[in-house]
Amino acid sequence: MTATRAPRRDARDNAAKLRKAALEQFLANGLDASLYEIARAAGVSIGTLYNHFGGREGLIDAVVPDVLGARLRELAARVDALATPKQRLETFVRGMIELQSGDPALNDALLRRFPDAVALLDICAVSTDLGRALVRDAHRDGSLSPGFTEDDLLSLLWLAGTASRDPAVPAGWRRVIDRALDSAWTAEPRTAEP
Amino acid sequence: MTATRAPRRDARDNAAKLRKAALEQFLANGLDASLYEIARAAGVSIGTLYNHFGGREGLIDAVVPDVLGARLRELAARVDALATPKQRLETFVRGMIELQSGDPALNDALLRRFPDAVALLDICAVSTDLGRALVRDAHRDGSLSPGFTEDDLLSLLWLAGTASRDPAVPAGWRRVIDRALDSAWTAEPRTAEP
DNA sequence: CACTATCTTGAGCAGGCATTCAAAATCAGG
DNA sequence: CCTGATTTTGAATGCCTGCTCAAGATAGTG
Repeated sequence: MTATRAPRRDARDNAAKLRKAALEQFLANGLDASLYEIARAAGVSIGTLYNHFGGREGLIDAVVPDVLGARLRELAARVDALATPKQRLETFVRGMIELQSGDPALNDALLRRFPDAVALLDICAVSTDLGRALVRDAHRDGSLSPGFTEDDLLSLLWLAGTASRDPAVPAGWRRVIDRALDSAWTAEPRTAEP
Repeated sequence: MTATRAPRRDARDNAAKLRKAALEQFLANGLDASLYEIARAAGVSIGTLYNHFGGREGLIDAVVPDVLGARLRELAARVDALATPKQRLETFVRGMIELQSGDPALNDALLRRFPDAVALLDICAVSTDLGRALVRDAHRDGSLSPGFTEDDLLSLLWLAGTASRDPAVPAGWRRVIDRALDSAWTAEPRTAEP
């Protein structure tokens, strides 16, 4: 075993300052925030940023998956607490849309811009898996029309994410998405609640 | 009256070459195509481009409104030939979506990126006016649900345009849009066809 | 305290794009 | 053909990014 020396304290501090600044900038301006700005906000030079994280993708991976993961787990918990597949799917969809439109960074993350941030992709996979499972449940239950597929869900979410990222899109896009989702439910679920 | 000298022939030729090259580049790559490339394709220097058109917006205005106007007039004619308000509105929507997704330049134009290309904005206004009128007709006819507003139509078109511009959006976005539109029709139009 | 591995620095390189303008080239009237 | 007005040229400027690396600064061990 190669006895590796402990890292210097100042280096650890700088990394921490960079993570903090990066998180703020990312949440405020999206994952394409200026690396210069992040370094400046951390009170550190741009070279140090590259030393520690190797570039934008490394910095993203070091900072965003935690936040996104937490939000997704929170949403999953809320979904899990609901009684019917329909309620669960609907809550999931609305929750995902709120995540995407509330925060440029999460939007970038969920829409897989920056595909080189691999840790982030893993987190995203969790959410798409959950969405697919909820669609299957709602199909089995009969509350969701068979014509609305798992891929349709992902398309719908992608559409919403793209719309919410672009300030030029009229706010009414939400009504259009709502209409698409509302029309996907069946009149008579197979097993009705008592 | 100030007797203005006739413009030089080579200048007119250069302007024509630039328009031709610009049209090709715009249609292929969108309205943010490189001005250098356009000048190069026209066999002319970048300075000449600025001399004639003053910059990107001038060039856009000199070239795109014709094409877009023609396509829109063609669509309007097709719409006009149809019998029912429902057929007309549906054809209009699908036609607009095809225009937007078939061509990056028309997409940029209809989504009003480059708001300084004023001649282009006028053409766009024509199409939104037509859309609004078709919605009103379909409301009067009773075939379109009153819950689907004129603004909803514009939101839907904007959503489709944004989606079709971004290669990352899954192709299934069309199904989502279809669903939103399909669910907007009423079961029983007030005046049925014989 | 001295010394070295570790870490930081920031100027510098590369690449992209828009825009300008003094000098050179060119057209066309006389 | 000459001449002057028109037009063209393209290097230069400015601004923005990402990324590198030789040189200097610093921590912490012995």
